Amino acid sequence: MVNITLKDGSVKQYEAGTTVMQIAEDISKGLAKNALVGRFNDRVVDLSFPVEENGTLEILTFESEQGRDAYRHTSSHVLAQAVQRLFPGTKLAIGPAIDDGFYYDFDTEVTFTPDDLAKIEAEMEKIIKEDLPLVRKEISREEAIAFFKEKGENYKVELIEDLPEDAGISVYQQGDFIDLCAGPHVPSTGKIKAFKLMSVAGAYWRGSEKNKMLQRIYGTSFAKKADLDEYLYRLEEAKKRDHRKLGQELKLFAVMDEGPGFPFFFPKGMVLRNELENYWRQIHREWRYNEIKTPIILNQELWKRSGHWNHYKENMYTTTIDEEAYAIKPMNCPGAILVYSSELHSYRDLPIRIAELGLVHRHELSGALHGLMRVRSFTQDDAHIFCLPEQITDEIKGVIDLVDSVYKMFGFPYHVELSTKPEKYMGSDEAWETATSALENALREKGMEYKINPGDGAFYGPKIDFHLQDSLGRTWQCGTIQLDFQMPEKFEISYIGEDGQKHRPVMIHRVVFGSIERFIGILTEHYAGAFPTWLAPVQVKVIPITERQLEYAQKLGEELFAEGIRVEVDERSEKVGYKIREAQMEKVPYMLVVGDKELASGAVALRTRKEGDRGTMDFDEFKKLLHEEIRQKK
RNA sequence: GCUGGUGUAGCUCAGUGGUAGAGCAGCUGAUUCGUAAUCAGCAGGUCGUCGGUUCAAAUCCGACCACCAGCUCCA
Repeated sequence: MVNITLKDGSVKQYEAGTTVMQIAEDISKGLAKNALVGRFNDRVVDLSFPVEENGTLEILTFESEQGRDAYRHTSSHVLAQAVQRLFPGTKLAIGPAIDDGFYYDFDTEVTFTPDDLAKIEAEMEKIIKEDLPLVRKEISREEAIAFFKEKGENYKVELIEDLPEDAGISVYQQGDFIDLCAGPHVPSTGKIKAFKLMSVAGAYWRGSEKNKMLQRIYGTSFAKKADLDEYLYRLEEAKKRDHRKLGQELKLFAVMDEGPGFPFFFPKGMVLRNELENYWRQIHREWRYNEIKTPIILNQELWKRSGHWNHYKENMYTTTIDEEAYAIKPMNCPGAILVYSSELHSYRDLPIRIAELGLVHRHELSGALHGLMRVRSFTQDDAHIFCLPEQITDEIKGVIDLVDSVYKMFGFPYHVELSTKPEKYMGSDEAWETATSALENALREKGMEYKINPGDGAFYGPKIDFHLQDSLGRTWQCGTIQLDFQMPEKFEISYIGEDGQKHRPVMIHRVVFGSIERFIGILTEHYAGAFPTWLAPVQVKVIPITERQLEYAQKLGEELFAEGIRVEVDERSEKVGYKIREAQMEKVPYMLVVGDKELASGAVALRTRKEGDRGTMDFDEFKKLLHEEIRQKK
């Protein structure tokens, strides 16, 4: 007999060899029905797993992450089986569960069309109806290699060959379909209740563009049809928040054919930019930064010296001036360094924090462009901190606080990554190690949670990245803090120490918004275009009911305008409903409806974007509320 | 850059080889109205670009450009 501790803390006795499924049935019928996999002593296992020793057991359903993963992983096997039935000879690569579903990568001469997806879905339905049990088998390495070689599954063979020597190898079989897989899986294909194939796309084998491009089919699956429908509905809703769509509808910004990746900002989009920049200048003043502006075009020699020419040339635009080679800046750091070295510095002056809203240009691959999120010219809200080695941690912690306070104000959820040494890098391994652990220490001292992003650092140093989410949950790097020992060396910058000798300062590159463009993209999706009043391109719309109140409406408008409010008066001879509908669709936070009553009493009828009709209010009182809300950036 | 898809009026979209369409927006006129669309009329398109097939191309073929999804890459 073995003692099994259940999730609620109770301990039950079972005969050794009792399966997880049997225990689930013993606990409750309902649980057994919803059970997908189990967690036995922190290991996620199949329901057919026999319990041979004492331990804790949790039955996992679709409600848990591991349950969902197993469910979707099984879904991907069903997909693979369907594809191989319909397109014999298709080779299988990998097919994992992902955040919102699953995918499988295939290698075949056939190009999958959207029609094929429908056929594959139909075949998957059949496989689900057949309710084939998934059977796990552990086999030896040699057996596995021989088996998959025999089937011509060379990707699987490659995967097995790359597994560590001591790794156990398992396969899962459902009907005549056998796939290399660590598992776990749900007990049978009939467990899949609701699924949908979403799209087909290319994906390089093992993520390297040097390898063959495979065809990846994306899908998702849910425990209930209603949940799938809800997921699809939410996707549709999220698409309405797409900043590219809202940017056009609200006349904020656009990217045009004439300049792929070079965004245009319209008057209303410029209001957002300018307000953000005002805010940015205010907080940078508070955090003791000085602002500079450096040129967009600088001599190529500078870029050779900085190492950009060596490491970043493919991304740089170049030009010739008076037969001399110049480059358009892809980063602001060399310019900032020139400013730093334009005078002598004492150790007493450090840290020196110089900020720059710097317009940079980078040649990004055409396929990578994406609205404002990924462009070829953008304004970094950059700053370079020159400091003593012993000031590094405090400076980094300061930047973390600054970034955190800004993201919190907007209510952005974010996550942090520590990006380490890339393949192409500058400087010594020791310097990289020192820099990386300095960043790590700062994060630890701040008690920040972070994940390591290996090999994703800048060529001159490791970095802390702050990632924000767009409406579809895709994450974009915005803030970043990069520690750099290389540029100071390259440019031989210095400060005069207590000893009267020259010493090398450390340089920290950092951005808070990241790029103004990307940040506006995120902001637009986050607020679904309904910007808080301090950012709203139009803050107040005055709506006279008839021409009789036009003069009064204009007077109110003038008064608000004089106080710095962004106000529009809707003078058209339309019905109130029409004007309100339009103001509402433009997402104007406040509407002042004025008719004969308001004209007589000198008041306004207030309507808010969020709450609708709020009744009459004294005009001065409204102005007070409005100014206060703008001041507080609520 | 790669794989697949898409490209028709300012916007959203219909139109599969035979004279380019709708709704919204725009303009003109009427309407003066109390919280999400008043009515009527008018105007608007080298069908992404270039080339080919055909008596005839938005429609078929090719190249290129741009966009969308994903991969790769990055703020």
